[in-house]
Amino acid sequence: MSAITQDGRCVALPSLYSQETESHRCRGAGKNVADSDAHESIANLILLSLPRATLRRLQPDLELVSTARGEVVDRADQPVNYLHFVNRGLISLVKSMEDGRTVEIGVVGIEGVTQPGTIFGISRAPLDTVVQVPGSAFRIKHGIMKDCLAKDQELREALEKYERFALLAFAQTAACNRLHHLEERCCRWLLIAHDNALSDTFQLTHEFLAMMLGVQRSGVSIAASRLQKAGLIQYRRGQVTIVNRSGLEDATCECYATMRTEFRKLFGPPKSA
Amino acid sequence: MSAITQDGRCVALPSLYSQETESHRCRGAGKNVADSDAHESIANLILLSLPRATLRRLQPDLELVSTARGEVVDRADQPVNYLHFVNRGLISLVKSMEDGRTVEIGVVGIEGVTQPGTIFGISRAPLDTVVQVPGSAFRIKHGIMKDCLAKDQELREALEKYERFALLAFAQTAACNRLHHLEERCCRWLLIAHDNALSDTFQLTHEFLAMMLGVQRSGVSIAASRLQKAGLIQYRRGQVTIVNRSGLEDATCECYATMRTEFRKLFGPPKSA
DNA sequence: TCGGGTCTGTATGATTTCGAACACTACTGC
DNA sequence: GCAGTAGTGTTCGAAATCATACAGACCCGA
Repeated sequence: MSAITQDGRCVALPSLYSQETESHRCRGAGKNVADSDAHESIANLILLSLPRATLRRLQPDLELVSTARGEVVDRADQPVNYLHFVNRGLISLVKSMEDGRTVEIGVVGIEGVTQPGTIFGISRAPLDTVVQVPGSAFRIKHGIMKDCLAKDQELREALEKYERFALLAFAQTAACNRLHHLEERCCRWLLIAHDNALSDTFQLTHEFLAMMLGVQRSGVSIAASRLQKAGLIQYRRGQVTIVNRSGLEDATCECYATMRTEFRKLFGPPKSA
Repeated sequence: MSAITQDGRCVALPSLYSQETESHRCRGAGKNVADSDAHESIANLILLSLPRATLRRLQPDLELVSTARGEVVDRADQPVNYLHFVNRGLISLVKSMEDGRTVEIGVVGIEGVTQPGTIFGISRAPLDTVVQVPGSAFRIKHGIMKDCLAKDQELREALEKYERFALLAFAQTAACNRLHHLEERCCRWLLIAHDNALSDTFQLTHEFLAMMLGVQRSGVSIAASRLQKAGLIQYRRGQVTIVNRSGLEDATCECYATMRTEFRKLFGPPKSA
């Protein structure tokens, strides 16, 4: 599976979404695929999976926007104006408690779209939806998307399949957050972020990561510095670089691999290599 | 909101699903509403919420079954044969990890139905689905349900609304399991079980509860014995009795109240008292 | 260049939960 | 009545994480 750029280039996709068994390709640190792309090519896997005709119908209504770290895309219980097909970066679904502590329930990466459920049922966001790793997304008005869906069986099926994956990932994350150690969970999160950042370096602070994992910031700092000492990552002031991806995969819990397996089961082996 | 029995009696519903602000009605310990009911009346809130015509159409295909503790209703990744409208008792959606440890992701009580998502999308169970508190359920063949849904907008909307609630509850549970203390979580679980058992006494072992909360059995024993000493519950060999419901509500975390609020927002205040 | 804010490193004791073990008790089936 | 199993009470040291604090490092804008 790979992303096809507008000019026909073929970009290898990162591990969670790729079919290679051992994919430890590290992209040049700091290189940011789309930094200078005015017309960013489509990397979102839902959009890429659609038949050409379907995609063409959607395209006039898709608007490329860049997403900034911390940006609140949707707020829990508020109406959803746009759906975001993530093209690069990571968007988190976050539950906030009364005392202000937070936990990430799930993420939307380049495999997905925000608020798929609002298309079928109630059109209010169930959770806070926040940009974790900045990047870009194709957004589409909620109402337009709803109309498109009514007319297009393929699109509907793609969303249903994605919802299925999202639910499985939520469950895995919930269990992981309960049962696994902080350091393992840090690794899991970094791997997923890496998969979606389309770059080995991306913005991320300990503070943010702590909020996602539902732990104290100081705990993340300790875990992160251990990972750094082990040569797996490098970071400085809100910027992480994945140095040794396969090392991270060894250091994480089963959950990352399980999600990858589920992803493949659902989205299947590609037609060919 | 209340359940209407076949002979017209009106049964007050327990707290999560009721509209009363402070509902500490404790039903006689040990009395089990339906123990001797051959034709158990409908208590499931989805079924009760349907228009009479819709319900009548469904009824020939609804089969009342009793659910035994530990019974596996559906297994993760296996095809779903029946949907279960829970009528009494509690069914858990459980994630099992490789080492055998488990965490409950969500529950289906009398407000819900198992596997609603399989009606819209992929028809395999996402999670292990296990009876936690024995009771009864109206089951319907998956295929028949799918057909009914295609023809019936009201039914579809009822399921979509329930799915929304389920997702919110999953998120709350996930966050709670990460952030709140074992004893508080025990209370939350007992309250929800109480709401669905339709009796103050129900079957439950420490072992089961530990698996649901993703903790050690000994931890549950300690918490449970504290709750017993505080006069909130009583138990003996796999059987719990809720003694002081309002005490439990005081001892639990915010999560129970939040779920109740969400439930009311979605299913609204009743037409009248 | 000088604040001021943000981010990280680290320390501390307190608390919670783990992990494992063992004894005891109540129920079940024979 | 007895053996076997299931369920509970309890212990204990170990480990993880909390909660809080503070200092230093880096970055930005005035």
